[in-house]
Amino acid sequence: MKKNNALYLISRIREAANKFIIQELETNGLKGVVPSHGDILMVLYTCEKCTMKELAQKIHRTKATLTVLVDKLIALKLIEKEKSPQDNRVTYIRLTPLGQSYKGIFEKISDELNNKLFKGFSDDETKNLVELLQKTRANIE
Amino acid sequence: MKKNNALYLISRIREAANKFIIQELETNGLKGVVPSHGDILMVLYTCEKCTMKELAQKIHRTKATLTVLVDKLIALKLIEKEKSPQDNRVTYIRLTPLGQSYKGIFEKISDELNNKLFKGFSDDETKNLVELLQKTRANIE
DNA sequence: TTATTATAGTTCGATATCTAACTATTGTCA
DNA sequence: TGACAATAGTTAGATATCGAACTATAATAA
Repeated sequence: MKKNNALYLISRIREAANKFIIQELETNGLKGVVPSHGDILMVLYTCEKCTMKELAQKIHRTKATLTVLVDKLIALKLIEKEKSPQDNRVTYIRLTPLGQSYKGIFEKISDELNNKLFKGFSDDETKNLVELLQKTRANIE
Repeated sequence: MKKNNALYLISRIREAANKFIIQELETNGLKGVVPSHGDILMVLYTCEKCTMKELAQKIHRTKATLTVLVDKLIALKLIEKEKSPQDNRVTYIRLTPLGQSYKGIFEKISDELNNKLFKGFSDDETKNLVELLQKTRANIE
């Protein structure tokens, strides 16, 4: 019973987490950067070079949305575009040196957020939560 | 370890759930209605009459956002506004008969969603999940 | 080789969402 | 009572987001 509470809690947690991220980014000099921008940069911190299509899939946004997000990150000089020489339809996205320089900050914010979210959780509890969420996700996706 | 996975899963679940709700609403003749609109109506199914301020708090949106959402539901003839006679600043929102008539559909969609999300969950698992999510929420909000 | 189909990315129009500024009304206190 | 503060709601401007339509390029098939 009270299953419906779980989804409500999920929504509240996600919104609070997003708020935390936005706040921390601003504190670290990245005003106007939202979690989706962070997602893009986090992908590029492990990927080096990525097409628009791949990026869109990895951050779970449409290509149309990604175009807007990428434009903003370019305006902030954090990433740049590069045409593929092999296939003129393809655009690669990569970090600028400035974008690279923020790697530590993004990792720090990510760590802080997770420490905050799961403060006081035993290893078992964390494991349990992840398993239950995986099961839930498999049911709905 | 892998704590960061939990928040990722939370985001995925929430988005899939929203997609499910939008899809089901459309199937039931409510095209263009999004979860936030559903939240408003669900509040009104238990509340009868509600000020803009109360509604905004209950659905966790700002008053500015609520104004837009309410305008749309009025355009769909699902709710209506009424000035408070006691306090001219206050606006009450209430369901129209048409809005009332959708009560069963919203409850059905909510039930279906929860059944789908937690299909195969034992009572213990559900309880466990809710408790862990409550603990997470308390940490971040 | 040419016509058709598929793919990558952008643009357009719509909408939910926010913050900040605003209007209008009510409450308070000196 | 009259000025100032508080409160309810809207408006304005910005942005993330989406689906649909579009452009340009590549691949395939006849």
